[in-house]
Amino acid sequence: MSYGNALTALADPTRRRLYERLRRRPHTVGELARLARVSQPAVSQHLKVLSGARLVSVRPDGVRRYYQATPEGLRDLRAWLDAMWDDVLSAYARGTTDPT
Amino acid sequence: MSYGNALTALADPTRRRLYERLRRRPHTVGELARLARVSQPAVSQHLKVLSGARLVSVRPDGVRRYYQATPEGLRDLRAWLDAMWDDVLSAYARGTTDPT
DNA sequence: CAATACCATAAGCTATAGCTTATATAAGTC
DNA sequence: GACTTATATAAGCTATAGCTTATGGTATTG
Repeated sequence: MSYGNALTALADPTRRRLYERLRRRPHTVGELARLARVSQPAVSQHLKVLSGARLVSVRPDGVRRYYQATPEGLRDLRAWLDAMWDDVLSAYARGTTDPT
Repeated sequence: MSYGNALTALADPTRRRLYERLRRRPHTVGELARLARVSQPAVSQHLKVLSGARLVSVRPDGVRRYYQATPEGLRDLRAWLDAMWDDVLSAYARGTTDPT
């Protein structure tokens, strides 16, 4: 129901890069900030958006916070995309079918 | 390779609404403009973005232009999403697996 | 060919997304 | 308990995305 948030979250290139990192293993904010070309606060802000879209989750460990990609948000987005795909394909096939 | 454009295109709510209309059957710009809550130029601008992401195609018919959703852009986006999904799922499973 | 209908483009406005620096909070370290 | 490390939040700046009105170009119609 909230694939909109996921789309918004993944539309930004910087945020997408962060997410693509988190898809394989958890990272701390510091790690991400060092790898990214933006400041630590910027990373935190991006993580907040990703979190709001339920694309990532946090696991606190002392003073660190391990962020990781989570299936929740992605599932909704995929469901929506699949539905779109079916509709587009059938409509497109209908449109290009040679009605001989 | 250009799923980024598709994500950007679909992130905007107005544009997404237009696209969701075009997923089933072709519409002229005028039809879309009447249905949408924005002006005709706004619709044209959105269609341009969707077209740039190869999410829609045009078929001119006299003075009208029939826009329709096309599989091209959506295919790339789906491919990317599927790859993400696999990675996220396996990493997530690894992370939540009870290592007893 | 004058008038009309359809669409795209131009130009300008405004809200805001994404960035920065500065600072607050909390946890580990000596 | 001072000091450092890790992160979030606040505040402010700037570029731009999305909207508008105005207009240009191109078919269609009488």
